[in-house]
Amino acid sequence: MAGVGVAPESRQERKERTHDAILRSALELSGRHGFAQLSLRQVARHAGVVPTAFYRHFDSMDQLGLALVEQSFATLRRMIRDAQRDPHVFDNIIDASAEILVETVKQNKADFAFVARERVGGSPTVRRAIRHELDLFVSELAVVLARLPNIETWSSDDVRMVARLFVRNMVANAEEIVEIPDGRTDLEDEIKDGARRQMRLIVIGFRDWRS
Amino acid sequence: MAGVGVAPESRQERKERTHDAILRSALELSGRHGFAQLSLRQVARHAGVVPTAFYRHFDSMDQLGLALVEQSFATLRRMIRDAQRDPHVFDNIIDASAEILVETVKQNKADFAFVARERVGGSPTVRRAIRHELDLFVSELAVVLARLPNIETWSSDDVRMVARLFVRNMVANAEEIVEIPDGRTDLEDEIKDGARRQMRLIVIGFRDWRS
DNA sequence: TGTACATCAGTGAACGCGCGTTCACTGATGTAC
DNA sequence: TGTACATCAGTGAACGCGCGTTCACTGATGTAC
Repeated sequence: MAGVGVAPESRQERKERTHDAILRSALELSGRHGFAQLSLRQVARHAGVVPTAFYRHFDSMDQLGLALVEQSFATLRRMIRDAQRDPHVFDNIIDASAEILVETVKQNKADFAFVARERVGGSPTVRRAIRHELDLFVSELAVVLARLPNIETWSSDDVRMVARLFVRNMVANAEEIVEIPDGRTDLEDEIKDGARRQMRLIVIGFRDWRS
Repeated sequence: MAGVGVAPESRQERKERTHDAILRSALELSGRHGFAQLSLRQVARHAGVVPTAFYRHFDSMDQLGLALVEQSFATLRRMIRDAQRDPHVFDNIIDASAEILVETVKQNKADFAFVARERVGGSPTVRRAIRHELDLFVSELAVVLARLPNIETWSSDDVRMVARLFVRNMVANAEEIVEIPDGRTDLEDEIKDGARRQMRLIVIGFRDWRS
């Protein structure tokens, strides 16, 4: 049997595998006590590599943090993109949004936990990167909102204000979903319902808004 | 001159002075990189005391963290109490609330920064204490809201939902005020105005809300 | 008021530990001929 | 295909450092008589 089924592995493939292992280890371990409390040695150990090998992949823990920010927001953007393709979204944008939010966060808890935590608790570098990404999100949502019936006539300042309100509230809801122990679908439904009602309340205000 | 103007100091007074110095040091230092990254030795050094003396006042950094949670929320409650006494509040509850929020946060940046950061980034113990305090806040606000004209008829679930929406948004605004560099009153006014408009938008929804 | 003893906030030396980073290295993979 | 050399991801020993915690201590304050 010797040699049967042995996958050949190029140097580059091996390097990528370690690189991924470091990213995955950092994401998993940061869920326990926060990325800022995580040591280079802990990450290396969990990735199955000696501490010094870490430097072949990242200059510092801060650089690793930035890579995780990028990865987590890629997940978030995929969520938004998929949501826009979902046919249910046209039927009832609010119910569908709440549903998608809860499902996506559930399936990518580690990513969302990382963003929620390091947004305020991380190193200045990581924190700034997350704020920047969230600002981009607000801008993108503002563009979408600006086309809605009641909102067409609003000032761009007002549109941005309401986009910020939505994004903030979604971040807060995501934080809560992340904290839910596995299997407590009752709590998930509660948050989903809360998110739905909060969105509806805000949307009701659209019709009669005057700046 | 010997002996002139020398304040006599009892053992208890001295102990209290050190106790306060430890609390103040921890609050100030946690503003730089977060309480969770703060070491017992750093706090002791800044308080002008040897590391072992720390144990005369707190069992662990976690206990010190809980003391800071308590202190910070005492500040927050004082803010609410003062706000309710302010005559302007009756004229225009929203404008007054926004004004009071910005002013109080400005004057107690360290406390608010601590709560904002450790709410998600702190040790499980500290995090749980902060969540609990914020939940109490939501409950208190719900009682106040339940008496407002349009809201009297709402289900208690709906009242709690909107209270949560307000508190979350205020926390998010407080986080942003904390980040403002000193002297940038233009940014303060921006946030104040944003907070005002967000509250107004939500309030508009009250009239036509149906659960 | 004076004396003798108790209390206890703060001291200082010592400990073992995990940390980030340096350095010279190894040995499998890749390349040139 | 075979050989000789280059590359480079990962190794392992070593370093100095700050950490939390222990322990026996000191000396000013407090108390009993």
